[in-house]
Amino acid sequence: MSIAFEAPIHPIRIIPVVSRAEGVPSASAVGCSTCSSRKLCLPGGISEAEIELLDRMAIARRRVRAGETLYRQGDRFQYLYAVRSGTFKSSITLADGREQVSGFHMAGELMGLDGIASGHHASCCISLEDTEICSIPYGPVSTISATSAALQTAVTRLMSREIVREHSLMMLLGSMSAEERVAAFLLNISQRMNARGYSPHEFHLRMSRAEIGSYLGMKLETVSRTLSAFQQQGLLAVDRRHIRITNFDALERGFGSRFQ
Amino acid sequence: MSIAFEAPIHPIRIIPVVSRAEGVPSASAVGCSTCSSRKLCLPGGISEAEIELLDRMAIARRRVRAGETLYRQGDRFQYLYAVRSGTFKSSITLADGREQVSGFHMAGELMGLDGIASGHHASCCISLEDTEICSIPYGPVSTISATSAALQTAVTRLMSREIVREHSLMMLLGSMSAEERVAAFLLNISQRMNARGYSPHEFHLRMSRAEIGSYLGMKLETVSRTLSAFQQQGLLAVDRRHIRITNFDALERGFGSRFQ
DNA sequence: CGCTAAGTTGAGAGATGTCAAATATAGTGG
DNA sequence: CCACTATATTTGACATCTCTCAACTTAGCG
Repeated sequence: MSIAFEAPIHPIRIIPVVSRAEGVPSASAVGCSTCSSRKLCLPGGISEAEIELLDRMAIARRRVRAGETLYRQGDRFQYLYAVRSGTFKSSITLADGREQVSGFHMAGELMGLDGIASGHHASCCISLEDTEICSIPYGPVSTISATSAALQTAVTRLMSREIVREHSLMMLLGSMSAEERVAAFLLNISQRMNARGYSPHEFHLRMSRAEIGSYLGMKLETVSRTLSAFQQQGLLAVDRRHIRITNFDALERGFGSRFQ
Repeated sequence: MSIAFEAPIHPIRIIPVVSRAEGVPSASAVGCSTCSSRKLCLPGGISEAEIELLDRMAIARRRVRAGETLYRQGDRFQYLYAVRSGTFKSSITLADGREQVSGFHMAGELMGLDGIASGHHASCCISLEDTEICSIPYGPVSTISATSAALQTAVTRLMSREIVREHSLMMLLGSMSAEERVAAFLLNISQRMNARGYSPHEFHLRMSRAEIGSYLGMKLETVSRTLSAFQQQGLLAVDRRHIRITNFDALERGFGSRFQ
């Protein structure tokens, strides 16, 4: 890893990064056992009894405002973060300033796993709207999971899932056309909205065309053109960031069942 | 993940896949404590005392012939595999048959981590030459790491490192030009050869142009052209798969310090 | 009501892909 | 040992896709 940690950060968001969001508990402690994202999050697949182990850790819930930075590339790794509500993006910046979005994160998803390897975060994480997160101190997680097989399994499985997710993205970036990428992206968002109880047919994107493009390895103009083309083909109704999938089957048949 | 597990596999290698290499111990049990790849592999950073825990597991060493398949996409996940000698490639295949190489693996590197999430391998792994591997039964690993914090840390760290590695590859696929990709690839191989005690300036590639191209998200012709261009610029001496880096600094200055 | 940023659209440029041919290499069988 | 075949690699010419640059529209905000 010779990606420079001191690389200049070029936030795409308008909102100026006023203050770094510290991982320090500043809000009330929370109970995983009563959390609505429980099934999607770290406690997924863990028994009620074992979830109490998590409840006893100093997991803090905190609001993060739109555009705020949760952690930067190179920051010391201390916390894992779980999204309670809202959307985040994580990105990597090269020495020359080029930035690439490496993921978007929704409720229940864990962020910061890439920091475990070296003790420093390998990516940067910024909220795309007003959000709520849980800061999970990693020290206790690794200590407790030494005695709780279930918790250990949960962490390991989440990491493995992250590896698989990145495989899919590599596939997308390495061998798919612009149309396929955009379709795969929309179907992926749709599926994740669905998993969270929202409509899979109609949703509001939290990210700009530039951020989508960065994630998909293409320019914002190409994203825009592709969305317009899909609309003309009757697959979508696009109104700025509001997307309605009008022909789900066609979108899937044409480009789907290939990613995630 | 709707990547079809039953997808037809299109091996690039000449050598017909005679028999599936089973993860079952068929060779002598090995001691991690005496292994020369120890520092790079799973035991890395673990104390001598703890390595004995690994030695007590039924880790089997076995030869794998060139072109043999270690596991396929969709196979049940039972073993992690460590490369003892030689080179492997792993790849993902889409429903329509498109294949993308997702990694090359050298001595000491762990393969199969993507199978933990679902209990089935999410990629396919094939040896590029006659090799030796260690099959590490995953059940015991997870059992023992419930009591050994050091082993648990080692596994977790290796997984996190894999996530970071894939981040780099995403960056490469998403925002780098063909020349940058090839340079980054060569520098990465060079660095890994160096870490294994080989010359970082001169090495033999075990993979075809097509496999390199698949890994880097470009066509084999483009790989070939790029190598020729580098040779003309005096950066490399290329003789088929034998590479000599004649101007390391220029290669790094021009394209390096950007990847891994 | 003007300002700013996001998004759309068009025209032309450039990078990489496609197709095809030539060369080189390794393995095979006579 | 040698011709033969299959494969890998290189190189050229051309096509195509995505990018670049630019103008314009729309929405949100003070």
